[in-house]
Amino acid sequence: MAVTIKDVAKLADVAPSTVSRVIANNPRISEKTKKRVREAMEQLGYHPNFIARSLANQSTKVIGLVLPPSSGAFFQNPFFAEVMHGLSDGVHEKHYALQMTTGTTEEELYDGVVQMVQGGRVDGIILLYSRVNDDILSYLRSRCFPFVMIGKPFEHVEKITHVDNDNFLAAKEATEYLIGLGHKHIGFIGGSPSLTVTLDRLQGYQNALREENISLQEDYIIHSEHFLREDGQEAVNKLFSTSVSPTALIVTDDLMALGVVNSLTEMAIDIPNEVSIISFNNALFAEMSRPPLTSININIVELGYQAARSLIQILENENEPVKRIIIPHQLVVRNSCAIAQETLLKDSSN
Amino acid sequence: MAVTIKDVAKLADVAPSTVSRVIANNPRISEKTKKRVREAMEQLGYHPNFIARSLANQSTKVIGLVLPPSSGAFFQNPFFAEVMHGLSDGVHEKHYALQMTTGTTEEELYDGVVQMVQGGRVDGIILLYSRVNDDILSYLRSRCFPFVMIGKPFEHVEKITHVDNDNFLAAKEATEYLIGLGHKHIGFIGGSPSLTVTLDRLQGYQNALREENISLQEDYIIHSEHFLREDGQEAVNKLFSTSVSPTALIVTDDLMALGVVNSLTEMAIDIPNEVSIISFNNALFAEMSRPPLTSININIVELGYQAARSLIQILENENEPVKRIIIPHQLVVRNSCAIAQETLLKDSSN
DNA sequence: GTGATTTACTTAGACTAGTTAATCATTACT
DNA sequence: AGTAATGATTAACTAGTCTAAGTAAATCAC
Repeated sequence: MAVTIKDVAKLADVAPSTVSRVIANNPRISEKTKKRVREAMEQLGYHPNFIARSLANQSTKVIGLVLPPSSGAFFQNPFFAEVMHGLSDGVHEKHYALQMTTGTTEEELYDGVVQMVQGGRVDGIILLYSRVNDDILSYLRSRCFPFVMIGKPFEHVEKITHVDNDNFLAAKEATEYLIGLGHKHIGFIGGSPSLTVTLDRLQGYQNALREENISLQEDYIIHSEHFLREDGQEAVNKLFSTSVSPTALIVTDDLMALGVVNSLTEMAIDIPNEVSIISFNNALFAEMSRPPLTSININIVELGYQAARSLIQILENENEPVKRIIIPHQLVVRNSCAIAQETLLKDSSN
Repeated sequence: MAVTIKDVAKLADVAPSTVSRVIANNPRISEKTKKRVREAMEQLGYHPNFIARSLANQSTKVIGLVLPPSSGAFFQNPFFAEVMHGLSDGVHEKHYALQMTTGTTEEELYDGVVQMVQGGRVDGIILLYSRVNDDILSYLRSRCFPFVMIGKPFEHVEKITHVDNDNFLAAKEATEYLIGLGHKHIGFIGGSPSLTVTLDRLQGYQNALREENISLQEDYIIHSEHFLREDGQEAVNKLFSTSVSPTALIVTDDLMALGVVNSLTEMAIDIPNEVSIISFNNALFAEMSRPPLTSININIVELGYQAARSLIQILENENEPVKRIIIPHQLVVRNSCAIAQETLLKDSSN
């Protein structure tokens, strides 16, 4: 068995509780005793047992991570690596650890969270997604368990601390950008409509169209379950079998956009001359795609970093107010968007 | 405070120890009592406290992850997401959790591991890298703490359970492939020479050249610290300032290869006609690069999965023998390699 | 100079929430 | 009645924290 506080106490000839106080650097212990105890700790190579400490303190210094339901797909998206980067930085700064549980089914996932929470494994939780009617969210709220969410809560926005982008605005700007290029037939390819990101971006898109008096067409809106390349391909098949094909597309994820580009290229549809594409996340391969994708950088690393920080603030201060942190986004213009052909034709006829 | 075992005991009118036995499904408790206790548990919404359990059992059901020293760069490489995917699957199967600590400096990292180990936070550790003279490795070995390594240990290969590819063979095959295309001037761009992956692949490369009686040129070998795109660009600058530029390159990571492709394209050097490139890992963007990269798929997800499984085996069976698990690799041919021009010239002169 | 009070440390022991070896109380069967 | 089998309990143990209490020294009053 490892060295315990009692061994140290014996060697330093003090009570275990004194050793505990020395560890906590309690001012009520004299410097002389502290020194003696520290020497004993050094000599024995003592390291406090975190588990025992957690039990006594009712605090583990561990933060739990809840991945979205279909985590298999989630791992494949660069979003995962980037949030993890930010989370890791934020958590590490304050000497917390990160813990992950995944589940294959919804139920497993839920049970995993209950285990984490009721089992006292973690002090707080970060939800890496936001969707409608989420049981896990309801559970955390009902238990008043500290958590923060990455994304905008579907309900109770003002009661849940969350870190998000202004996805409505981002999508609106993207759409306006396309409209500015003369596009009137703009399609929207989004992820699952149960995710709030998707809904926000969809609304931003619709709002921009409405403001410019462009009629909304139901069949220009496609939703795919995951954010994968295959989803993009599938979406294209649906979109380009409509009567009037769109001349521009908003795709809510680079990975999906990649699939879209692939499919269009196979169909010998030229990007950007026949179809313009604008996507979200600005992952590395937005730059690498042929053509390079115009994409909206949502600063994913920062999203993670701020989420970690705000959760820790909640944990360390009972009365921390509910916060909403909006991470800025930027449109990164590359070569996947061009002036609409109709506009060109019109102009040249003048 | 949450519901404890005592509350359940009181309600079911038994001793706390009986409840504990019911949880463990001990056969010495009658079915009648078990049922009564389970009902009480249900009624109170009882969930055992994992921390208290961990303390009593001296086991946490948590596996620690040690990222390589410069984790900032590591997060950016798709390797990270893929191993995590595999690890997560493997760990989840056996109801373990994953815990991560990172450090900014070497010392912080080391301290983090000591905390994990001596603090009893984790039952075992997975090292996501392998390098020469690693203090963390020595520490784990000296404490006889259960761990497995992803990659080949630099020393004591037969004493450390590890999951790896046959990197020597993979690099050798890659080199032979290039030689088969008529290349005689083949450069090697690798990551840090303190990593065993790099060393193994370098040896495979050198071995192939030697067997074909092609002289080894020191200045055809470049090492970069991280596996990043910038590193690839830097490497190209060095390589193509030599007297005779190579006509083919082995690059030990897709991300670096990407940088190489970028630089060469900027220098108006044609790939594959002027320079052939073969890279490792077969990340998504190997496929997306212009031209698509011929790459060696090392099955990273499987690497993680097997590492998780073998660690858990060690944890659950004291006498589990040391294992070496080799994950197969495949050469994925795309369009970044062509027949050497010298060969073409020779052929046409016939 | 002596007793009272204050101050500065230190400690015993209860507590965190479980597990488990050893023990005890029943009942059942020779 | 004696013994074995079964089922449940007592109490010690995991490694810490922390409150309340204790002690010794220092300060103060007279």
